[in-house]
Amino acid sequence: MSNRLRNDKNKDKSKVTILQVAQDLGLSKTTVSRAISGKGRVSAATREQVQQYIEKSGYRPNLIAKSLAVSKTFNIGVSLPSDAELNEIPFFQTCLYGITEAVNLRDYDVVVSVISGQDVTGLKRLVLNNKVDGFILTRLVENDSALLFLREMEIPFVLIGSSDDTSIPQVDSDHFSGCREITSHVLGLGLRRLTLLAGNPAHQVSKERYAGFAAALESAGLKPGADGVRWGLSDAKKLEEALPEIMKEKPDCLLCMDDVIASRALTWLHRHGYEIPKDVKVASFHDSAFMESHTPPVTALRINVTELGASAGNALVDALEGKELIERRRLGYEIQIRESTRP
Amino acid sequence: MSNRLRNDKNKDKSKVTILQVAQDLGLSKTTVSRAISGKGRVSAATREQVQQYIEKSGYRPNLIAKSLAVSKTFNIGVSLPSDAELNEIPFFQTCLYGITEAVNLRDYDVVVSVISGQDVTGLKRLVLNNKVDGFILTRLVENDSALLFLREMEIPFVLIGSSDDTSIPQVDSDHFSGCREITSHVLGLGLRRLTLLAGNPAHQVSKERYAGFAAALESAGLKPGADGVRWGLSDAKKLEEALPEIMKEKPDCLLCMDDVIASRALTWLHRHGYEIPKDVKVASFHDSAFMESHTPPVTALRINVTELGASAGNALVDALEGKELIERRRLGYEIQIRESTRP
DNA sequence: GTGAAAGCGCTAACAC
DNA sequence: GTGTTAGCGCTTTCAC
Repeated sequence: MSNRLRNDKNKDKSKVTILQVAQDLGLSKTTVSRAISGKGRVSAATREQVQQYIEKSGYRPNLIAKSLAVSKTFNIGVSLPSDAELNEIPFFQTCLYGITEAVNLRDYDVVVSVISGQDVTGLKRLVLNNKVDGFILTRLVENDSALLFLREMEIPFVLIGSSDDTSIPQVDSDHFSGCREITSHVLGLGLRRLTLLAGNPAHQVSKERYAGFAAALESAGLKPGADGVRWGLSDAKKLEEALPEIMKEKPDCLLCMDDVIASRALTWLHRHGYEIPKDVKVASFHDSAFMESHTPPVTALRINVTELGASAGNALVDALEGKELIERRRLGYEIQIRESTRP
Repeated sequence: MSNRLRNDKNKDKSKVTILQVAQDLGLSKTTVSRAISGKGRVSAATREQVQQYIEKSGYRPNLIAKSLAVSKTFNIGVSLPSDAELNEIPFFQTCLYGITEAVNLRDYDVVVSVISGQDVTGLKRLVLNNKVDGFILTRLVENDSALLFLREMEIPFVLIGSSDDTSIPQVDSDHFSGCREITSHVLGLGLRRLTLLAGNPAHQVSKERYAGFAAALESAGLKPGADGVRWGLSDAKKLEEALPEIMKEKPDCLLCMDDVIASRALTWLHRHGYEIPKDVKVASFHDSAFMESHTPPVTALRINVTELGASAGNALVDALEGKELIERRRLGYEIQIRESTRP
């Protein structure tokens, strides 16, 4: 019971422990613990008594001690890509915000881990040091080392984004439906000669977006002509080269697979004297602040990234609390119709 | 020594503890602990022996146990503003990245805390639950609750950004010098009729930027005329209203206090038929991807935000390791001269 | 319904 | 230079 040389500088904020509470109340640590956690049988009176004491003493259980006792940290890890380009888009930041808000509500905290390319040492340190109970991956690359490692260590995780591998718990927005709908919208405007400026066909999200685009054409009785889709245009140079040929064909509408492609295409069109929407309509499969503030504002698909993060966070915490891990969850979207597709 | 019902599902990954190591080596926990931490006297031979064992056994000390024993978490908290507008700028994300990279190198991890306005319950939970050893604030508001709380709890922290209160440990880029230099640059181009589109005069950063602007004018023998500076233009409407009057005066160059103002001003100018840099030059006191990708690209002040974060992270860890807390640190910048100020 | 006591895995004061 | 031992503050088994 003697405590060493700890009490020599007991401030007002002197550590009050569960033992302290127990003694003051004439109870045992066990009972107090049960009264707090709600596990085990405690008489209503006792429980009430403990609650009261806690209220006014401002006692807070030491989470580290609890962690040690139950082997849980109440922290979840979130990966953050370090790529320069991704650094500039607010997607991850917004995600992080959504995740944090959601898990905080359930008494978990978020610790971040930067992943540079396939270098996942940060993530490994986090799990090897027992700093987190689970993980949220914010994107997946081919043969993802982070994924492999988490699986091997049997750490629960969920992916924000899509994967063909449905054994990966994932949450993403419904790209397929969204892109189908926005494509249908421009078709509904009477536009027929559509060109899709597409990105990397290897990306899962590209596949889904393309599928939505194709589905819309099909249900309108059209087919994406061989030249209706131009892949590999995430590269600025490729885009620059492709645009002259594309415009030579006099398309009615340019559909851009993401906002980066859209923003570059718009710059090019502007420089080359094309007026939007007069000369050509433009729409993007991914909205961002840039799409809205552009002149003219661009029709685009808006997804609620905060919600995406929150959903992933809740799914993970569910899993950590013993519920079955989700398999796949698709979130909604909204079409922002703006001036760039005005008839 | 008997362990309860833990070993019943001992996988290959069975928990190896320091006791395990000690026994296997015929040493005591203490000695092993010392050999690992390097504290206290251990013979070179013993140290070597322990190192070897650790290498091949893959033993990793349990950080939670250490945390409990030494009352340190090896985590630092980072605040993240939740404002929608700030959500769209990559500043915080890049900061976070810089902080994380830096502190990871020193075996600390980063826990994020969302701050909505003056609601700092997230931050409070973090420190009350002993989840972090220190904090990094990524901005300061008037009478900042987070700051007040951290001070009261005597939690070490550092601010990314500036404050007049030099008792606040802070790291920021040198706005004064940067703005003075970029202003001098445009003056050197022979431009004389400058107008500064300024933001909120209450913000510390605005004051510093203005001071740099004014200093440049002064050393060129000029004075910012009463109408040379227009405050309060962070508000989109205010800007919209002010611009016509401003342009009536036929300024040579518009200096924008940040990239949001710059981007809005550019949109307006474009809409109203002004050509840049022919009709008017434009420069921004804050660079961003938008400034570079704009047509034409905009001259701006570039600061290394990653470095800002890293510097703050290191300063905080220094403090946590017992070094004196820094007082104030100013980082460099770079002027990006682009087409918008081409003579 | 309540309590005693044994952990969780590590550090550090103290003795040898 | 090394070992003994008593914590760190909580949970949980087992007995009453």
